[in-house]
Amino acid sequence: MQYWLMKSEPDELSFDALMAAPARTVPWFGVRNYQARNFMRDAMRVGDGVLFYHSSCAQPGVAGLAEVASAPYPDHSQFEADGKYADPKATPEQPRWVSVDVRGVRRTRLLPLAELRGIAGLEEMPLLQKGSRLSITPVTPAQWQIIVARLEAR
DNA sequence: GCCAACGTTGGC
DNA sequence: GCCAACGTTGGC
Repeated sequence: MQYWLMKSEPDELSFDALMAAPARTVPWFGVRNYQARNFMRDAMRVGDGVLFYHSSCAQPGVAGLAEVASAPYPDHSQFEADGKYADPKATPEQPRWVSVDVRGVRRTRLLPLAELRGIAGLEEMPLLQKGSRLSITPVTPAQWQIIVARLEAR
């Protein structure tokens, strides 16, 4: 069992929108960074815990808990020729990008980025490193426990 | 809107 | 293979 932090722009997909989706599950498409892709392709397992993070918005922070709900599969959006995620170099025979399904588990209070920065034990989180932009990053079990404990404390 | 940081592209 | 230019991310 591993843990992850996955960023979503709430204008695209908020945590509430995830919980409102059929089976509280959506395909995670549009990742166009190789490191993030490789995490999905090589390391994620069904049942892994996910911190659902709202980025590029007024209140960036962790908005809920989710889980990985499928094995990796080709990201359909890479083949949609007129879509914003189209990749002309990808073919169904040789896909470049993958998706996994993500299922919402439970909404939490919004745990703001500024608060995360102040919590002891989270200093090593990639999210908090200067210049870090990766949309999918691993979370250690210790970091996960600290964050979940903090969410339950108030 | 600004801008620092980063990843990708493409000429050489 | 180098590296400058460019585009994107994402907090503020």
